[in-house]
Amino acid sequence: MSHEHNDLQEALDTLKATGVRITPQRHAILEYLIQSMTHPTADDIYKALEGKFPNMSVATVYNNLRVFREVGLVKELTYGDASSRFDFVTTDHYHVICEDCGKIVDFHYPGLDEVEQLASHVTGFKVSHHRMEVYGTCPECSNEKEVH
Amino acid sequence: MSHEHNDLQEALDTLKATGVRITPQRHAILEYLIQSMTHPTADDIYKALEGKFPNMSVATVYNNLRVFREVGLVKELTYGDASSRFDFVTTDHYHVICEDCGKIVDFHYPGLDEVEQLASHVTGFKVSHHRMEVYGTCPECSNEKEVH
DNA sequence: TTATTATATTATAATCTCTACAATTAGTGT
DNA sequence: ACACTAATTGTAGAGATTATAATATAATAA
Repeated sequence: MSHEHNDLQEALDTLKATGVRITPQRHAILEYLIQSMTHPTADDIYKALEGKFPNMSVATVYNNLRVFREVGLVKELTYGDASSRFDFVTTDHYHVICEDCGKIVDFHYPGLDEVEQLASHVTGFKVSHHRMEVYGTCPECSNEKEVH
Repeated sequence: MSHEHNDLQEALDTLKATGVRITPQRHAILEYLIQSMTHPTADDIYKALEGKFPNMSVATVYNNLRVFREVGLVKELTYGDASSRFDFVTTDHYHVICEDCGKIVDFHYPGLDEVEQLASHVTGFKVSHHRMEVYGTCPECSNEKEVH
């Protein structure tokens, strides 16, 4: 059984267990998110599924991405004023973002529990989670720059 | 000489050195950012300076926050679809954000150079910087919850 | 100090992302 | 297949930010 199929099945099980109905649109959005390596925006997804669902509304995409986020299936990544990007949650990982072309690449790093503890201790907050991203220039864009 | 005055003078020097004109509006926005402990939104700043500059345009606030960001004087903090918040850059620090009331509190932590190095090594990116935030519930909101 | 010139400000319209709403359609358990 | 409830659709609208063009002003040099 392929990785994608596996992930999709688990995701559908999660939805069923949470009492969220499985519609063709939801199925397709999940499928697209799982096979996508590009951390798509809501609009990317909308456009990608236009062929299969000519009558689908953007609202449906947004609604379902919110549902998936609430159930913990996807993470919403927000960068500046541009559109949010959505990431199917498999294992915990962080992102490196190219400041020239916007490409997002995953990398793994042992959880920063220490930071959360320190923050909690210093500020008195009850900490729930954290977010971290690294910014820089991807190899391709670095080459571009050297050539010109 | 007070801390605030010091910071302001340095900021003005930076602008002069970069060839950015020092207008009354810019002066006021910087001043407000420096004395503010609240990480204001563009609109907060606009409203706060309404008294002093009845004719100032929102566009001016946005334009100048962008200029300040480009020069490295302020950092833009973005959270999903809500307004960006702006933070005068003094020393390096991170933020803890209350998920209930939105309050932002600073805390210090030794730079996560190690993460940047790992990310660079794994992905081949030239890393320029990173961003991290911790999320949770502030003491006040925690109390609120217990009472009810 | 004044004249010059590029830059900044203003006011407004427009754009872009996302959400609210009401009517219609369609899953799901019996 | 039925009934019940939730999901989808289409559209209008909110909120944040930016584009544009006309006007005003800071900085520089004469």
